[in-house]
Amino acid sequence: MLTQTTIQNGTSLRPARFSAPALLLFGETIELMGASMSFGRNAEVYGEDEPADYLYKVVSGTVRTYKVLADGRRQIGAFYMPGDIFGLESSDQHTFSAEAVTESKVLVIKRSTIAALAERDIDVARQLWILTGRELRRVQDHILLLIKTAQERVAAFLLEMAERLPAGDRVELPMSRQDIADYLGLTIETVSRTFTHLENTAAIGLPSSRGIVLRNRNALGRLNG
Amino acid sequence: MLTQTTIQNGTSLRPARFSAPALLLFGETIELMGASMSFGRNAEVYGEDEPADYLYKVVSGTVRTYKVLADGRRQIGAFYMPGDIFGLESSDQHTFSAEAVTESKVLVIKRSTIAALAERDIDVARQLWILTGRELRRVQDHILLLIKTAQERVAAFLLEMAERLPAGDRVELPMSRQDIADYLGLTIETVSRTFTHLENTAAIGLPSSRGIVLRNRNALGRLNG
DNA sequence: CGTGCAGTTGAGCAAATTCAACGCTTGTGG
DNA sequence: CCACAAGCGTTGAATTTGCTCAACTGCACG
Repeated sequence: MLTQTTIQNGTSLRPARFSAPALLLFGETIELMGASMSFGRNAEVYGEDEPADYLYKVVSGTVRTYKVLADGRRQIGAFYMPGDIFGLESSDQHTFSAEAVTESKVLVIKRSTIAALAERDIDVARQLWILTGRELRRVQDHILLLIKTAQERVAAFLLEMAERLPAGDRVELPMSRQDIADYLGLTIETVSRTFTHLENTAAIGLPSSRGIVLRNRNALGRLNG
Repeated sequence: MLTQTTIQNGTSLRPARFSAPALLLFGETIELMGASMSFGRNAEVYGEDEPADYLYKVVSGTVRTYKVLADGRRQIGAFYMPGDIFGLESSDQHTFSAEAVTESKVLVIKRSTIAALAERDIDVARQLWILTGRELRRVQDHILLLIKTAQERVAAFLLEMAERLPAGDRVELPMSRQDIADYLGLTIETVSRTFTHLENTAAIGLPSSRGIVLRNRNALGRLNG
């Protein structure tokens, strides 16, 4: 069903940011009991308003959650990368939809299984809570992003990605300009222009459209405000 | 320390929105064991980066949480009104500061007390989780707000307030234009102009600057997108 | 070789911000 | 009681930022 090696890779890819200790127990559970599923580019993992019966952990690839407003505008709530857990939205209905950005492998575990565990094991309950709390903080940070200028948003986005994707100063973005725009609340044109502007001011390099080199993190950080 | 009547009023003021059942147990706890505190206009309840040792429940008045960016911009994360619980940010440090918008009375309970309860009572643990999940959804909705146009944000704000503050179509806003602007990611001028525009198009009435009459909820809802 | 998709670039435009002035209310001190 | 300052809100004019619309490039794929 799932090779232990793959999973080990998946988890070991995610360092820092979420200091792991509190998660070990939970992570183990999902890895021992979870089923592995693969999703192709743009495949739907779940739709909003579907019952939230499962929890997910990204093994490889990238998943985006999003919501489409009545008039067609799309807001991306988050990108989930190897090691990240998604799908907990507390209520029994999802509020966002989830899709694979790239070919992705995901571990899936029934929520009821976790719930049953939590019933007996207070640590599992606590971890569910902690995970939700992390998600809360992430969304709060996202709000702070959305009130900034285009430059600041893009700079913050690049720094976030550089932090989450391993490998030094060369970042290979898994998502399109449209995805970035919908995450940052901008248009693709503005994102594109900002990228070129950052390149012109020597803050970044753009060897390819998805490949970004962080030349001057300080400059980016300054932009970040 | 606190009159039972006051508390009863406080809670009974909050209807709908958060359908209460799951909260009863927890709510009782905070009301039985919590200490009552009063805060004057603009008084600080807690500062960001302070240890998050307490949970709070608004009895009367309004509390805002906010964060000030390096360059002085302020983002208001939420307004908490009678019946609302705030202060749970999962981690042991607050990420936002909290201040009383108006003269406010708040019940305070030590987090460790709750934690101890949760240790023995799975229902308390579950409620902590549910509360955090609600907060998460609220913040997600806030994100959807921030990508809309000024008109849509203001319309959504008014509808939200009308829903939360009891009393039919006449809403008495507890907060200043600056607070509204910082909540919606706009300037006070834009908020003010949008208010007058909504008045001119007969969607609302403005008998006083803080007193709003919802004349046409449908129009506001349509703006909301 | 043509078609389609992703990304870039330019020109004009619209929305919201900035800067500035002004009115109204409230509170304070002469 | 009046004068005046301070805070809050509104309004106007100029400016800026990011968006819309449109054209064009490079690249992958049939």
